Amino acid sequence: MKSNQITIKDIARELDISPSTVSRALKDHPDISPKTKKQVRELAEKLNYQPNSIALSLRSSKTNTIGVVIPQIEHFFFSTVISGIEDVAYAAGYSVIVAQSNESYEREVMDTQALFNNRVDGILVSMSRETTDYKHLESLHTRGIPMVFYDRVCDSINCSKVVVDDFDGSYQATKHLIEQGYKRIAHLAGPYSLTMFRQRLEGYKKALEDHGLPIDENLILQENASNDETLAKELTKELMAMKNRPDAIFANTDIAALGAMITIKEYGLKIPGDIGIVGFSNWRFTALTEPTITTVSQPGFEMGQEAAHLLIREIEAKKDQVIEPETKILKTELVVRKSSVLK
Amino acid sequence: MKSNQITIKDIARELDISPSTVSRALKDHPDISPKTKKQVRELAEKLNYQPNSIALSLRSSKTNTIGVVIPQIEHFFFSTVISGIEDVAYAAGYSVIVAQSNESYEREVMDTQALFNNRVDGILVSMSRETTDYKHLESLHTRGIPMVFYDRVCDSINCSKVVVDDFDGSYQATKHLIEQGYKRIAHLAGPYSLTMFRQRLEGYKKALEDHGLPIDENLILQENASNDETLAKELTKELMAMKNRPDAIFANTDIAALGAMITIKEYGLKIPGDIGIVGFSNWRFTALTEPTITTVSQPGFEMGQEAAHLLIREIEAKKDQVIEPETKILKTELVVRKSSVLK
DNA sequence: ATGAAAGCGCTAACAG
DNA sequence: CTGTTAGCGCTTTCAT
Repeated sequence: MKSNQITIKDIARELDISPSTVSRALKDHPDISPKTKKQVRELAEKLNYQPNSIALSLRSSKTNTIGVVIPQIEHFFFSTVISGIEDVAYAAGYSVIVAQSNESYEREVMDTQALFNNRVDGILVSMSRETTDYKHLESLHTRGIPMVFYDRVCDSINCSKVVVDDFDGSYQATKHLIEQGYKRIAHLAGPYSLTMFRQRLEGYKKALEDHGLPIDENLILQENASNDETLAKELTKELMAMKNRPDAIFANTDIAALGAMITIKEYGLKIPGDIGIVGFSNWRFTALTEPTITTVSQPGFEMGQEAAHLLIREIEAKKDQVIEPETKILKTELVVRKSSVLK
Repeated sequence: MKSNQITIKDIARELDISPSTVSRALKDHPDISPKTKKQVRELAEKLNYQPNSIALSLRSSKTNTIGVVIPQIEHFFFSTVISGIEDVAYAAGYSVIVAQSNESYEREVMDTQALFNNRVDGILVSMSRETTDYKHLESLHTRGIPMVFYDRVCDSINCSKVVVDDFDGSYQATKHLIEQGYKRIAHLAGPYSLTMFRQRLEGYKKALEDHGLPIDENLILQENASNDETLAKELTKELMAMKNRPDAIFANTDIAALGAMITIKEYGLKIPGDIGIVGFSNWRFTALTEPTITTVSQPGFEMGQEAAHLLIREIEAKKDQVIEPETKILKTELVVRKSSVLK
């Protein structure tokens, strides 16, 4: 098929020297005479010789490819992460293979396996919302595949991780609501199987505590494994139907924030004012014209860069060298629009 | 490094047969005795043998990988396309390598070259906004690399393409504005080097014509190669500053629509009503609470699926078989929110 | 029904 | 300084 590709042999034949000499000349090996080097380089240039990366991979058992398992590409945050990964990987000479789990555990297992079979040099993982069993990841890690988690990390595996400071972000967001005068703040939680969601709950609780507000477990609703607008709307309705209804909502995802916002407007309530909303997310909410929602913005691009960097560092470490797992914690940014500061 | 991976040789040694027999047994070759097959399969299973895909690639000069050149992953539309590509590719046993041009011509050239060097079996391309020279793509196509364009296609290369019916979408959107009573509709155009933007302009003009409205070239502003909010805002200001200012805006991108919307609100004008806006885009505008903008929604996921399908069909065609290039035209959907229908 | 050998493209030890 | 040889893991004639 692509048999028309120039190989080292072609150059050797043309110049009537051996393939090894060509190979050496091309890598500027000191043994080769300047004259030969020049000839080889010029011919290679002329024929537009491109080394066959597959042959290289087979020999070196290195593919210069990193695999990325991502829950949902369409999510603005995650696409931003990919962008960051690409940025660093590309600069370091690596290709990026993307596998999307679509928040499905089963799919995640298949993806990691497929990436491994594709002989990626290392793997970047953010777990699906469904994942509670870590065998598929543990087995890869045990086999020595360089692995770095980002955002949705697995606590029980001892490798490098890049996370957002969820506790702090959640604390700041809650504090912001309190400072705006809200007193009964509901929390639309995510699945507790993911550390980040537990930490956000903790940050929320701590902020209430520090400001002398009670923690009302009735105001803490979980949206479980799913992440859909409909559910968020239902939960919001539940909250609005309470006798002593909340005056603010802390949403753990953009979808949840959106669902809450829509529902509350249907009740004819004003945001902010009647109800305050903080959304832990970072899609384009921040750019909206009606910036009723304060957003905890997550540094996706930096997260991708950092994760790729840690992974490549590990991949390229000498065999005998021990790399200490490292956990990077990135700060969030609270994006407050002027119009949302009032009550 | 990964020398602990089981190979065919290991199985052969263990069973005291030759590697070729193992290979054949694994592929259920009719020559091999049932007994041997059983032994081999069981041992392979037990040792968790996984064929080395690189060795396979080297032999077959097929990588089962497709390369995707995409302008901007973060853009909702494009991330949706990737999702569609992944969906089909994965099901057909292909991996997906993503390269992001970031709307840069230079980067696009490097990306296509890098993908080619990575020996992808085929390539899916959507051109950057900057691209006006097609040599890098033509050369790949000439060399016989299966190639399919999606969304931002290159007219001068004769291969399969998947596009949105931009003319029709634009026509419908403009018609919609006209039917709402708007009469002076501005057009924020994209770079005419990309066919889609030219077609959208045509659709817009045709709709005006069909409804007996004049085409005012002063109302057609181009935002050139860039796609930033600031520029869109400036152009909108220009429009608003006109003595005989437009009463509606047709924006070619989400960013442009957003910029226009913000600017117009700054002027204290109501949308819709004072000014109507139609955005040719499909990010989450459609989900907003204040759905002032009518959106021409593009079928990203289907586009990805379709493109991947066409490409894989071509990749897997027999060497002698001639595949006729095919162009798929997907329909857009006009998403009209109730509140935007009034004037 | 099975094995031996060659080769995909490249590199690196080992000879000169 | 350069060539010969072997081998990465796999498949596939060609023998037997």
